[in-house]
Amino acid sequence: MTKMPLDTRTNILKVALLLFLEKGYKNVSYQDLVKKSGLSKGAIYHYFASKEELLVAVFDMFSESSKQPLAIDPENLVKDYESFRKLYFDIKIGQLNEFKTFLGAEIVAFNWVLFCLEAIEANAQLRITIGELSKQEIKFLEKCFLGLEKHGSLPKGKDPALLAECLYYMLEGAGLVMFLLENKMDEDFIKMYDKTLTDFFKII
Amino acid sequence: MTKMPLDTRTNILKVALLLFLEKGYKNVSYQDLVKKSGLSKGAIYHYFASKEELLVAVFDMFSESSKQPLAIDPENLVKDYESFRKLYFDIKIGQLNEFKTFLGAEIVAFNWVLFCLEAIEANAQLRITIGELSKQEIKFLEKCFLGLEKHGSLPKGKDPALLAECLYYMLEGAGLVMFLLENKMDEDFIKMYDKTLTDFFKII
Amino acid sequence: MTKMPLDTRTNILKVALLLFLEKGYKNVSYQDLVKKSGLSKGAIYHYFASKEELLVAVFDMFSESSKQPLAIDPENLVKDYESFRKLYFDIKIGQLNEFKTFLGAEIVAFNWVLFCLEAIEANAQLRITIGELSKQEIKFLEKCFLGLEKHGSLPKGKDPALLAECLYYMLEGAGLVMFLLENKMDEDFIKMYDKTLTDFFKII
Amino acid sequence: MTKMPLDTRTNILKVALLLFLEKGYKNVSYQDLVKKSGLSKGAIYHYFASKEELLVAVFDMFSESSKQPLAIDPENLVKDYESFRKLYFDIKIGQLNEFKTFLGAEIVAFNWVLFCLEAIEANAQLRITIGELSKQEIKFLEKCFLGLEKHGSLPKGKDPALLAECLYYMLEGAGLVMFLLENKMDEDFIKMYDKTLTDFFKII
DNA sequence: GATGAATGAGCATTCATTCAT
DNA sequence: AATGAATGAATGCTCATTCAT
Repeated sequence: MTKMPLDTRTNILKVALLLFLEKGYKNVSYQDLVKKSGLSKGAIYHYFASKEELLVAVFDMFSESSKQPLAIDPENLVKDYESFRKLYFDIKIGQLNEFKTFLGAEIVAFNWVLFCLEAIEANAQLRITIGELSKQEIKFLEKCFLGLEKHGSLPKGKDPALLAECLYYMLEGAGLVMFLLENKMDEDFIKMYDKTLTDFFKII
Repeated sequence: MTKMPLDTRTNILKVALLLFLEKGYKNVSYQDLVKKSGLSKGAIYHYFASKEELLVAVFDMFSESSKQPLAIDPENLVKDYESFRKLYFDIKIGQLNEFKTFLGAEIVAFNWVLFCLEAIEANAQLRITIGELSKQEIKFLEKCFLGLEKHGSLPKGKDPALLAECLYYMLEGAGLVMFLLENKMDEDFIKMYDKTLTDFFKII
Repeated sequence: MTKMPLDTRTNILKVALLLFLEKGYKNVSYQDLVKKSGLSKGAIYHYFASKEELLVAVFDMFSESSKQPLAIDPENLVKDYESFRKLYFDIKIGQLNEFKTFLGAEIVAFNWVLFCLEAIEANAQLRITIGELSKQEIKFLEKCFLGLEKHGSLPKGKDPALLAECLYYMLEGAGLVMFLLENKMDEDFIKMYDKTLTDFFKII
Repeated sequence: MTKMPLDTRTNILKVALLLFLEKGYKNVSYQDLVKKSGLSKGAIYHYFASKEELLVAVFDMFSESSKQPLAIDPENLVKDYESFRKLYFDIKIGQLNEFKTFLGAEIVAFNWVLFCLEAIEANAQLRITIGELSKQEIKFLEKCFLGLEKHGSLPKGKDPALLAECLYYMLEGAGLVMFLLENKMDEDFIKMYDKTLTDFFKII
């Protein structure tokens, strides 16, 4: 509470993102935002004309912050399964830490799927943003598989694009199921990603 | 059972399931239930002491109805990839049609994930039910892979249990992404399942 | 407060009418309605889905209650200016008393014009209701002038219909100006109506 | 006065008057004023300590600007009904045009009665200002009737003062009813004034 | 079994106003 | 003179739940 407010708008966005990920969009009330941000209702409305507008701004911010870590070129870094796994692990850990540092707070829960579902319900345009995040992730995985191929670590006849897509779905599915069954979060997700990747290499 | 309106309790359950799948648990109000069921608020409360209790009952009913179609033994039916694919396709189509017949109504949307997320938020116990549905589905897929193995259609060294788990995650992930990006439903899902299965065979 | 609630719906309508006439439509909040009716917000919403719907119902009730007193036939009762004046006076007094009895409460203010202006702003259809009240009043006045004509109390060449319209406007105008300048009410209005009528007879 | 943007205070007053006449006093928010004036909230508060103070200033300005056109002496100009009618028509048209020029904008609606009712509700003192406008208008009409009398165009025994008052009420009443039933504005009002005047001559 | 009247907490949003800069 | 960040009370409305009948 002794922190400098720095930038009120950003402060609101961070608080909103944390709460949205914790409880979903609809379950977050202005009362929650007020309590957690230390601001008044009116102040929040001063920056965002409605809850929906706040949602879109939060989504844009999240989307923007997700782009950077994947900007590196994995094609030369990935030589075999192990280097693939390590790179992916490092990037996910890096993303998570950067995210935590940025938000300046512990993430209580990472209910990303609920957040997305409610978000597109509130504003259908957000499908596009979500789609871009999706494509970007798949593209990254494809480059990894291309790296494997270049270094002769990929069995003949496997299509890197298809592998990337399948792996992406598997990761998403594993994450969803884990969330549904155990409410794990943060590092658990990273571990799960790691395990899923390992499993994937076993089956292909 | 031959009474008209059949059975009030069941009627409420069906209406609730339809609405929950369409809009999610939280978005369904008693007003919605009243309008769609033709009953009064009091009547619904007569059978279910709270919205949460109704949710649990709906979940139980859904879970029960999902068990039957998977009771058959696929180990002998699945001989190769093609027969695997066909069996899975037929079963999913069968499930869908049975479901529609049971509910006696068109399914407007099948927002299963949102429903599940909100359900476990309202009642953590439901994780168990969801987990059982999950396990059952994976078990079924494993038997299919065992069938493949028995008929020599599985490459040496692949673990049927792992394959089943991976395929299950992939199917779940593909379904989730499709829902997020395109809001497809019903038959679209079946088609997606089919395509995912085909892709899976290509990568293993 | 020891009164029987009798009919909750009617109770709400009466309270709403009283408040609307006192403060105008927009200035009446649900908090006001709750306080004055002794009911809860939810109860009011149980009968009227929105403030606008309540407004329309209030208007309909008022319109209906205004029709009766003018149903008598003035053509034979009005013989000269004096009988005209007396009849009009009696009818207005009667309307007022009936109104007070019906509402079962003192009328704090009779801000009819503000109420009407805000009403048509909220629901343009109400113009029609207001128009009917207007026409009815003019029709009544016309019959009075026809009575005068029949009894030879009207100067040759004067059109009863035109006289009725002019007198109606004069009465409305005088009422409006009185309200704007003095905030008089109830009996003051009656007296003003009487004076305006007398003046009218002087100028024609 | 030659500065651009002329005079901030006057600019605020004009914008406020336009909005008050369009939507009524209560329906105009500071947001509206900010948007239409191009100024900030703080700037408006710099000149007017509250919304009520702004209202009073607007009223004073309006009252002042309404005095000029009636300053001419109609006693010699009005000789018969036709010259009366023409003079009144010309003056009203002149007032309207002057008003438009002064405000430098199209008048979207002229909800004068709503504005007055809300104004006296907010500040009872304004009754006096409104009363003066009223008296002034009646005085002007009386002078017209005196002109008629001087030129022998008035039937014997008619009191010019009473005629003026009655005509004023009729004009106000006709205007109010027209606004309630049809939401006419601007030129429509002028036409209505003309017709009402003509009718008045028919009945006296 | 079943109705629907009634409750009151909670929701997103609007608004006039204050004040540091 | 002018900005716009911040406040907090108030508004219309929704909702799950209770209960007398």
